[in-house]
Amino acid sequence: MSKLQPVRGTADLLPDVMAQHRLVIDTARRTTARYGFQEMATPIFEFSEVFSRPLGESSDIVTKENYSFADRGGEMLTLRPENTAGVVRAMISGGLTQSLPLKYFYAGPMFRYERPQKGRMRQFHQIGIEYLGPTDALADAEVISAGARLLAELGVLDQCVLHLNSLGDAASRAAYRAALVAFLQADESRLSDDSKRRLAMNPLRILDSKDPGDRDILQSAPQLQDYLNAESKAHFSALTTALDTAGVAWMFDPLLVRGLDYYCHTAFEFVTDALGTQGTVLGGGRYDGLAEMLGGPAVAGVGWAAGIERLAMLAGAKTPTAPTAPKVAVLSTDADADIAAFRLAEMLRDAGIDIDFPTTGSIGKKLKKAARAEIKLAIILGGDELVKNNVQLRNLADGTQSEVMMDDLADVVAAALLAP
RNA sequence: GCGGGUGUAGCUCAGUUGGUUAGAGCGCCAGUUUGUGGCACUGGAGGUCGCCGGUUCGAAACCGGUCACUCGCCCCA
Repeated sequence: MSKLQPVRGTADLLPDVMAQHRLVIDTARRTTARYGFQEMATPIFEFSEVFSRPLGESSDIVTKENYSFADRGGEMLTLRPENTAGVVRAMISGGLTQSLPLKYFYAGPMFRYERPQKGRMRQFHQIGIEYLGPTDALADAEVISAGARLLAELGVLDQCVLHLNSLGDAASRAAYRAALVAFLQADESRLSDDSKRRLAMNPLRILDSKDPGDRDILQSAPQLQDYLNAESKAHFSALTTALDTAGVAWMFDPLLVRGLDYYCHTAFEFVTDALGTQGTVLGGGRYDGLAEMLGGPAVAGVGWAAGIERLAMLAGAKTPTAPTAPKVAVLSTDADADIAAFRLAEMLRDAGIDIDFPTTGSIGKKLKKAARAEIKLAIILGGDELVKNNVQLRNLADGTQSEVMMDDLADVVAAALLAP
């Protein structure tokens, strides 16, 4: 902490960037509400076990990736690395399993203790939805459609490809996993060092290894879809039929996997190549096993999450952010008029008009700054105007100026703002 | 946790084989204009050259360490 700087992997959201985030969040709230998802929030930290229990063997995540600490009472807490576990925990602790199905939308900061890189901060922000209760493939279809609709609303859907895969149910996955491990063990010596480790820890992850040698071996590896039982095949085909009906374009991606045991059936990601290595813009899937792993009843669930920073980078480039700064400024010409100008600014704000009221500099400086801030109308008030009970109303776009009586001012300004 | 690249003014960057007061553009402040903006001109403020140590008569420059940023790997719930 030698210099005063933000904690590694965190960043300030100044108004320019904040406006982009607002756009993403507001669009997502509106779009998911069209599907009946309602906004809720969970705490940004939980007992560590909420996040560690569902993870099983993937020790890297717990020890390396979680932002965990002990509080003063000695409780181990973790800043939420994602929101699904928290939402499911809220469902269990709140007894909400009595009111299924639940459709939730959330937005907020998440934390992972990782080496920062493009689009991966230690504090980042996500939006997401969770659909709790239904096991039907049509629920998956609604969730995916809501994601596609959000991307379309943001104007970025055409830069994304929907990758879709089925992991099958627990029995199908166990059978495939055994077959894959057997196949890879035969060639273990040729695997990359990373994949040798994955073979013991999380073999499905080898499927999306970036190592060329691994990819070569995988050419003849057993295929996940060949191990799906009838029920799993039916779920997937019902989903793809629904997506086709809704006009949601998708691409079958047999290498798209989820390593954790509570995942099943649907896995999907909207991927772009416009953001470097971190190409997933919005991703999710079905997690029917999660609630039980957290110690609750067996409640199915399906959902997705999306990084606000990544969406803002994509959408911000093409969607001009709505300027929220005032378009009208009240400028006093000298100190004697300041208090009257302040009162005038308040009166106009009472009338519902956004007012900028600069307090420093000469009238020339105030006008200069107002012009630079893209103020449309300057209301100039000085000794002469106080005597005559009027103001100078100057249009900074065309340089025209007129006298307006104080009593008419609010109406005149409101009308002028409506003009183009 | 591992590897590559980069750290000079608020921002974008120059800075010669190591040489004395470290520069530019933009931005900021002020003046030309004591009640009227954009342009122009003039002036000004602002830098422990990321930090610590070493080599040297002399370091922004060379060496080591460290911190930060950045790109990638691991991981990605």
